[in-house]
Amino acid sequence: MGYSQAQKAESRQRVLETAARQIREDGIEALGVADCMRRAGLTHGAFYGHFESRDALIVEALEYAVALSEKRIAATVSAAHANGSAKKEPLRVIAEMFLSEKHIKDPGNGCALCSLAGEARHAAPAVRESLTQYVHKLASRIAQTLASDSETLALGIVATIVGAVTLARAVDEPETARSILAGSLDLIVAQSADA
Amino acid sequence: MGYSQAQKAESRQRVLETAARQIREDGIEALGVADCMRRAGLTHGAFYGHFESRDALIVEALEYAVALSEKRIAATVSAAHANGSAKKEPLRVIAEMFLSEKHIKDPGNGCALCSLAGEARHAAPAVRESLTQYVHKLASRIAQTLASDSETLALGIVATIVGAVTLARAVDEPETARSILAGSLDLIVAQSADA
DNA sequence: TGTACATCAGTGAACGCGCGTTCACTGATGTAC
DNA sequence: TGTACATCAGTGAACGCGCGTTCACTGATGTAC
Repeated sequence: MGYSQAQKAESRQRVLETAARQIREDGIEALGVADCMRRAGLTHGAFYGHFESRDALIVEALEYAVALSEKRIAATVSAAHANGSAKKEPLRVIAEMFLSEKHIKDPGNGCALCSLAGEARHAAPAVRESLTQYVHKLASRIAQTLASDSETLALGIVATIVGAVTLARAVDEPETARSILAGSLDLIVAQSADA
Repeated sequence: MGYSQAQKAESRQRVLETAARQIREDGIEALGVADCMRRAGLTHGAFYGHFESRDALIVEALEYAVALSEKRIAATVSAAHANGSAKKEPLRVIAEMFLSEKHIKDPGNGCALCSLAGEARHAAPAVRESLTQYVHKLASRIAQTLASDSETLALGIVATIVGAVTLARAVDEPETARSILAGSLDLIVAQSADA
């Protein structure tokens, strides 16, 4: 075969992106080395040329997924700033981004925290740490949209978002999923006014 | 050895209770037949005398755990009715039951939905179905405490509860976990007043 | 410019372990006589 | 009441499969001359 150094870096990146998608789509435990490599267009034997172990891949893939999520929030918030629409209700802009049907249907391309919060309790310390830091960053962004600037209340809103996405994906009735999202959004935006 | 029929029924019940605790404590995927049987005081070979398969045990254990959760909510609500305290804020009584540190620290003895919501998406249809029905029952109880009697808003509150418990257990900072619970409780009880 | 060779990303077979499942066997229970 | 035997819950070894990991090998790349 034969590959250049640049190609190796590309392969590694491809494996990382594949894994970042897979853990959000199917969960951390479900990620298999052979399967992930196959999806990245390689055979499983090549894996250990790129990563020290499955656990190491998972930690790195999660950090990558978390970084993606942060970028997307930042992009959405600043796009909303550019438009006039969001100046009225920046909290609604953030909430609707998470509580959309598109986000519910495509976990592999969505928020890492929403996909993995339930599994975090059983995961490696590095996984919990990454997600905890992400919780703080998300809460901080949300707190900025609140009149009270309360981190505690912002954490409550993060909990509502994560719970709504998790539950909407968990139930086997699409109509119930929609109601969960709608009720959660109502509950969140009520905070813009009085808090 | 030699056992009577009554003893067999007791054994089966013991396995079921052990499994119901284990899936809430460590997750559905983590439940191993041999481990579960050992904890129930038996060897793994005896398992198939009681259950058809690991999957069958999991479905039955989940249903058992869900039934336990329902009983506990009913008991708490009616105990609160007996006291005068809860007549003022029945929603707070329910919310505090879920958002307590005791509940966070002992998932194996707690609400099945709060433990397994994140895993439900990847679980067998029967698991999702049980949890979906439980979501409706919980929402219905909560709706009764709201002035609006809105199922949609109640589902938002259920999402907040599930998200708060999941996140509080996920983060690796106890102080953050407490803030998540406090902020979520504030967000929920604000609904008693204005909704 | 052309040829020989070292490098190394990737291949695919194999290993070891854990786990769900099966099964021949054990021995106390409780019925039959 | 006492003895022989059928039943069957439970035991523990073994099987098969999947999966993480290892390793000898392949062959294109790119350097040395």
